Amino acid sequence: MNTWLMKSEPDVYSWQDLIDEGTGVWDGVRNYQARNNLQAMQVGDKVIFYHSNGARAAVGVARITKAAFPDPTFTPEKGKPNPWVVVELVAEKPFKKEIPLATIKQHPDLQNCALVRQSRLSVMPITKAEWAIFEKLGG
DNA sequence: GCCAACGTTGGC
DNA sequence: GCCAACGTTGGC
Repeated sequence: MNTWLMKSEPDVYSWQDLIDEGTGVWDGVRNYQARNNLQAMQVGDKVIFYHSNGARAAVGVARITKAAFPDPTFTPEKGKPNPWVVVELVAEKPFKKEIPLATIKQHPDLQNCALVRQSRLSVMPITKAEWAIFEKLGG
């Protein structure tokens, strides 16, 4: 089981949207590094759901229910393969306390976290040690 | 609204 | 293959 963190603009697709939908499809990723991370995900992997922009906080934990398959929202040019993929996931549990970005940035053991180091990446791996810290901070 | 970081594109 | 120009993301 691997652990990940995914970012979404809450105005576009929020934690609440995922809860309302039941099963969410994580589409629209157009960055190769993020795509590679999506492709590495397996059913049962855990994902921290993070709100970017105005909210800027980790809000809950989701679980992958379907591994990567081609992104239906992207139409490749004729004869070319579709390079982009999506995964499916469900909300598992909200954090009791949202974890603001400021808290994450200030935690000494999260300085190497991809969220801090590579702020533009939208899908990133999280180490087991980092995961445990998020769980603790989230209550 | 501004700006830094960084990915992509296109000219050479 | 290099690099300038440009676009996008996301924090502040």
